[in-house]
Amino acid sequence: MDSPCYCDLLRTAARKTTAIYDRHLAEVGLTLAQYKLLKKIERAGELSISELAAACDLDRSTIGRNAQVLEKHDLVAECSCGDGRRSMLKLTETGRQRFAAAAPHWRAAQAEIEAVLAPDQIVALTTLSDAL
Amino acid sequence: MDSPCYCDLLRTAARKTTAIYDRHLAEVGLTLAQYKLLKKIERAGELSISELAAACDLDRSTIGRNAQVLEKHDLVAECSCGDGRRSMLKLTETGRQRFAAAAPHWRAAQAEIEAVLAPDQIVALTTLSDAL
DNA sequence: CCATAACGCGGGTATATACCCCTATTGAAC
DNA sequence: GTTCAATAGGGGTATATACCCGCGTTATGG
Repeated sequence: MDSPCYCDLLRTAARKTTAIYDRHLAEVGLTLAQYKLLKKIERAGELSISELAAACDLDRSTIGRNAQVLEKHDLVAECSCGDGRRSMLKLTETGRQRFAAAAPHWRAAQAEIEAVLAPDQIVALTTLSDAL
Repeated sequence: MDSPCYCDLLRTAARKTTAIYDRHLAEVGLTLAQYKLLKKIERAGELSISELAAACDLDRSTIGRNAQVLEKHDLVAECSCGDGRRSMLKLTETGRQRFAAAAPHWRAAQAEIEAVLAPDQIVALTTLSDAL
């Protein structure tokens, strides 16, 4: 009757995992969430807040505030496009360098997870997001 | 070469799942995180901040602040024990009622997850926390 | 007993996240 | 063309989370 709270399991797993990635990425002064944003922007070249929010499946206001942190750290800059409502985000030179420097640390974190989880758990992880 | 970021998968899954539970629990004015704290306190009767933090595998300061929210909502009260350093947390009468009222909503959320995930994914979830 | 170590917790700071409402801008319909 | 709807974003508020530091309290050693 006491089935474990699935949400709690996921949240705990996410926190633990985030801590691992954050610990690796801290060596270049990034968090996993920041690394993810940089990756999305790097891939796209330029993205508006709303586009980035859609790409990350996060709330617009969340992205807006997270982007402010990246701007504060001089990793991302805003540039205007024709539309007066939107402002496009792109990496600064510092941002590009930081992102490049972060990549090996991210891969190390990935490897650490792969070392700990069984292959079928990895697969389950991948299919999990799709199901939700 | 582009293996998906396991951390991102987990974080996204956790966010989505939390939203589902929060939506159910919002009917009684609780979040999943708050429900979890109430459950732990209810099970134990009385718990100190540090004990609750250990039970939830969360930082002490996190629990301290989350407990303040619960106290603000009059769901939890502090009572002193012999030790002048510690103050024990226990449910108020309101807290007990709220927790009882929340239970069916939590179960509905659990059922919603079970309806969406395959049984082997449920199992994978359960073993995931242990592995991390 | 007293000095010191260990413990418990609050507060400061930072980040991540979401909801709401408001404003400005743009596009669309007539 | 002017009105009106849709879009983009900012700001307010709330919560969740973690790290560090300092202060008070208790326990421990001598």
